[in-house]
Amino acid sequence: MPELPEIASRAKELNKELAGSRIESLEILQPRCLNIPVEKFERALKGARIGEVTHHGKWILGNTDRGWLLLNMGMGGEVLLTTPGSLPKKYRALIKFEDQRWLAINFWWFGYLHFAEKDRLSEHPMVGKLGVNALDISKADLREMLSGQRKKVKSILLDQSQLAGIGNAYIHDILFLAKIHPLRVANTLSSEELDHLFKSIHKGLETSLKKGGAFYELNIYGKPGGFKQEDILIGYREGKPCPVCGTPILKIKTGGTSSFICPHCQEAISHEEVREMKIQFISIL
DNA sequence: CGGGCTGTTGACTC
DNA sequence: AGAGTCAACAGCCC
Repeated sequence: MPELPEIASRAKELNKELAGSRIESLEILQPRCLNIPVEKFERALKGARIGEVTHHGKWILGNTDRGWLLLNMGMGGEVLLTTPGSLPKKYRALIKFEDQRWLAINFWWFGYLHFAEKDRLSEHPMVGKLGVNALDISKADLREMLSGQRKKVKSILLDQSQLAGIGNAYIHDILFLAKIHPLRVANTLSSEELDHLFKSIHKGLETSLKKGGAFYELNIYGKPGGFKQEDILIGYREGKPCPVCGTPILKIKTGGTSSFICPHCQEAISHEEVREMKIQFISIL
């Protein structure tokens, strides 16, 4: 699950290794992952020199003197810094650098390798619409974002156009840390809950970011991230006891995705809403 | 062996 | 408007 901790780690590694390097040629084995025809893509980036590699949400942004190289890892995959003699078994694209280092890119299901013109990044249909990075949003802006919407809190936090970088893996622990149920209506969150959520976003993402991302993704040198299975609090731990209260963790359906929650620590509706429902019920009588 | 599950994203429907 | 479904293309688990 390449989400912010993994993507930010990859961007940092790539920047360290490739800033200043020149692309000699490209080999695209899966043209469907591109946003433009292969020939055009190769022509655009052949000979380009990498400036800085950064990230925005789940997108890796390679700034070159010829335009932007944009990479989205989809549901997972590898970006490996290899040599012609040590290629992985499987890859969808190769970016070959002048110094005989090859970047081998693989998505295990789907992913994007896009190009954007130098001054046209904001016009890219996906990158251009991204919201602020999840670790960069201010407490006031997060508060405003959530208090203005009647959508479920989980769907807002996962909406990349509002907040970039959180995905369906880290969301479980973030909401658990905040003691907020994923299906809570955003504008019913109390001031305390919003504060708690702000802190929990940082805690949930930074714990993994500091360790170079999750164990199920490899860094560019082929080594797994240091955020281990046992570092996950409740995500993917159905039936196991909640680390706070011991209640068995529940796996529930939340729209198209699953969520893991502690049914005791994360209540589906707020006390406020329960009170309002009671008042309404009594008034009907 | 077949079906259901899984980290993303956006287009489409009601 | 918001929520659900599906489809891009693999691999694992039961």
